[in-house]
Amino acid sequence: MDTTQRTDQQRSADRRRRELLEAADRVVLRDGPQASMNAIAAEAGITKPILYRHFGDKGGLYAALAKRHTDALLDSLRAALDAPAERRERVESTLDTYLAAIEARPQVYRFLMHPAEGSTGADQGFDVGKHSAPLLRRMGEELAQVIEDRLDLGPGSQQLARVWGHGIVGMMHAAGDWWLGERPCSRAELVRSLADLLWGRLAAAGDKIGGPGF
Amino acid sequence: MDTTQRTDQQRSADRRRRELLEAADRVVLRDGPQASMNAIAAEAGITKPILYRHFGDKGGLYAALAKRHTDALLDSLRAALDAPAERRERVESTLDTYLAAIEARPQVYRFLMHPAEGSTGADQGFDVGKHSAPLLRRMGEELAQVIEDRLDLGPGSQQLARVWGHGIVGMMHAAGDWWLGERPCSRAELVRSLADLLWGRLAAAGDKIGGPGF
DNA sequence: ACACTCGTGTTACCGCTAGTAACACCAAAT
DNA sequence: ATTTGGTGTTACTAGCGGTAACACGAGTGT
Repeated sequence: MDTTQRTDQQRSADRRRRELLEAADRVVLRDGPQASMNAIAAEAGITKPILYRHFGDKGGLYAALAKRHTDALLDSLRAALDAPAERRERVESTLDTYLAAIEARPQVYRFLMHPAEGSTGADQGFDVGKHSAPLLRRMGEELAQVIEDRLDLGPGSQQLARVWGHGIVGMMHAAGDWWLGERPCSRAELVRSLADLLWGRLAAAGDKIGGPGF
Repeated sequence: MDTTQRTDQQRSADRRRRELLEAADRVVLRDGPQASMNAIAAEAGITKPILYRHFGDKGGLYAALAKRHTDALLDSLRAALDAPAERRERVESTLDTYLAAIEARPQVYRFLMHPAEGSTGADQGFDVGKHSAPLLRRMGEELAQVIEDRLDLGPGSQQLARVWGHGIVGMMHAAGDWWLGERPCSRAELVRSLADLLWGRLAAAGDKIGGPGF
């Protein structure tokens, strides 16, 4: 007597939830990441408390919204990484999949990675996009300059140096961030591992027996 | 008649500015990055409008605060990168300098990179630390698993795989972010450059004539 | 037919924030 | 003595996230 009842209700609730998420998606993509709950509710044609009943708080809505996009992205990355091909080809294909995704939907990307940027109104809370990004950019540009000045990279060296500068800085940043949170090893070990990566140990590594190798 | 006058005033204003920045530093390091202007003013022993007279708005204060730390960090990085030593040694030394800095003052690091995290109160504006970081972490962990499963890395392979997973994801992320903003080349070129970096072209590159080489 | 619950929706509010206008004081210059 | 300019305050606005309290409408047990 309650199973059909419950499923009915749950179905309806799920449909509502999806509708709300789609409305939120539209608003976030239009107004930028600091879209207000009021605006999202208005876009969905309802009022605030309903949003809160469905998602708890703003973080819950954000998480639900982010989960859809990240899940989709991760699925396509996994597919590229698992395709039957040689190692370097798969690495390139995976990089390309990621870059194609952020190229195709830059607003989604900015929403996921650089929350506070878009709109004109009073930004509350400190920004990341406006200040941490500049630090990474500066480091990337400076490293690019050093690479270009001192390394002989043949033709196209300037562009290559810039890509490498930003790439290496990003590697350092992400690895450092992860390491700082989990402390999985000593700093010296981390440094050695990263330098090994830059020194080509990835290319030199042999395949594990039984697998096609990364 | 006005030069000494002006310099006096300017000196006084600069001193005040430094005092305010130090107070802001204390509050931000204690309360996390969403420290309120009220709290900062209270810590400095004055009231809000004075802060606004000195820094314009919250972004201005944040920028001034961030500039001090980023300048100091960049200086030490430049020093490590310019030290007289062999290339790999300098790379390791620079990585170590960065990691030592974020290790020594993790609150500063979190302030610069992950603005919204700390406190208990109502977070306004969407977070980055709570959602974008999880995406990067997930990607890093998944890649680490793939690397560990399929590559033969010898002893310590698990740790090495995790470092590489997060490092490579960070490289991809930062390079993609920069590329998306500046569009300095085609996507295919970017992919090829990054793959070349991972394939050891950094280690294989010759020094430029006349320099000690990166 | 009546009350009783329960999900869905609303209005009206709280406490907080960033940011500002208007006023008060005090020192130096005229 | 008076006018200027900088320093400081109180008191306010507008908007945010979040919530309590109330209102309606459908199904149910008696």
